[in-house]
Amino acid sequence: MKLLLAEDDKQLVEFLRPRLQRSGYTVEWSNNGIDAEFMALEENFDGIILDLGLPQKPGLEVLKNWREHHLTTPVLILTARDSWQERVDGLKAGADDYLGKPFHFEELSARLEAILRRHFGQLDNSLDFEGLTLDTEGQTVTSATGETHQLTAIEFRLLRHFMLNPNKIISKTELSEQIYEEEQLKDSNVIEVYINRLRTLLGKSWIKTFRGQGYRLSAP
Amino acid sequence: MKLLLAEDDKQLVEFLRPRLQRSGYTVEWSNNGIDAEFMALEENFDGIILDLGLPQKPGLEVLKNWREHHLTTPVLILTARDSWQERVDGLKAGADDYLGKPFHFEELSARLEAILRRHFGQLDNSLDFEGLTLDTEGQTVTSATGETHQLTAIEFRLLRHFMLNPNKIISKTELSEQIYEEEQLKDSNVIEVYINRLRTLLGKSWIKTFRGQGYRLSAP
DNA sequence: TATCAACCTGAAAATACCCTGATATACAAT
DNA sequence: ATTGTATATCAGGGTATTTTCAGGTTGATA
Repeated sequence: MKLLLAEDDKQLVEFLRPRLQRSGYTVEWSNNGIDAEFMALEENFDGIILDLGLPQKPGLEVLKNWREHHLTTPVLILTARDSWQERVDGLKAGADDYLGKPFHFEELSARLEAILRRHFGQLDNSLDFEGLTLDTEGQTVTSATGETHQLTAIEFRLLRHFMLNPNKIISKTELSEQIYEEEQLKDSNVIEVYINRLRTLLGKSWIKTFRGQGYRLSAP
Repeated sequence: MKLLLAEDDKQLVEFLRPRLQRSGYTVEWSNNGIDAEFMALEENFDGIILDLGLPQKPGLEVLKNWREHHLTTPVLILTARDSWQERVDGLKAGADDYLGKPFHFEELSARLEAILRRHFGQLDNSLDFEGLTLDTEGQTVTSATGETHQLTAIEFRLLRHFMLNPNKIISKTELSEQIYEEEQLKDSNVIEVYINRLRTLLGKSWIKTFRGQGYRLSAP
């Protein structure tokens, strides 16, 4: 899950970023409206946190522009104060939810997860596929046989992406884009290594290799 | 599915090409208007992505010329920015859809598939023909008897082309063009070998040989 | 029915890609 | 600092896919 955090208050960014990462998100960051607008159109984010008070280009305009481009990524807007007007405008422009500053991280996290769940069709904090259950809060996976494993950050991100796209061949490029913030490393076999780890956790046959194409999660 | 990507921004090409290929397209590329115009008239593309800001010959003229030659291939144009005028001109000149830069690959993919579907009738996650079902996301084929087989990259491309053109005789040249970017099939019998392989997977009688002409997919 | 080109097919060879255990590095916690 | 855990790198062996090859089969034509 890759998030775009469009916020110019550096202190707030430094507060949010590590917490979001710990929650299992990959976080990219932009401190102005123009960059934010561009990045969201270029890259493949799963969710966006957008401060309406961004410099260079007002958040509202950025948001409108995204929606005109048919970008459906869920957007949570941060409004500077209890400006009722701003929130209404934001929702009209296509925001999925809003949050007034200041806020507690827990509240942001809850609202964010809510709009992400809504968008990806999840009802609760777990993803299920053919007997596999991924607890997205505790970052654990339970296999059909009942074994539960605690996942590391990268294992979790990988597996979640598989479980959000079951029975679909996913390329290594796509996987590494889900996991890393910056551009991908050319000749590295990290993905292969983690596929290997997931296989030892879940059992060999859940993830099938398609040479030259990618990997697919399917029933064993 | 063979696409022509007419775009001079090398970075964008390097971004798009692998993603398109991963989506199952064969991608040929041209970095200027003159070559693009020629290639589209010479070769048999299923779709064209045309940047209007090409060097040597403006994309709009290229497009007009194609349509005057009665080339009906679906064309998706890329406009440099939010130029309303350019888009209107593009559609007037015979484009099927437009997309303003920058854009999100998912959006391009969606629009591309939309215009291809409009043109070819069907193109979603599964192709069906007389009981055969090809899952284009998971790259599996299910025969009438219920057996499901996983396909390798080449098997998949071949079979998809057959299922997009059922009951039609397809020459070996055309088939190899679907598989390889540059066409060069001198003294090789790869196609024959893979036809053989498909027959063992589906059953002998699905693919019929027409000596000197090609092969045809039809009900057994 | 003889001939020849086109096609079929099993298997081996070539290749590209992947797996995996060992090791090194980064990072966090105590 | 020290320890422990997570992540990244590396290299060599392993394997599926793709290509080639060679001998057999088929069908059109005269």
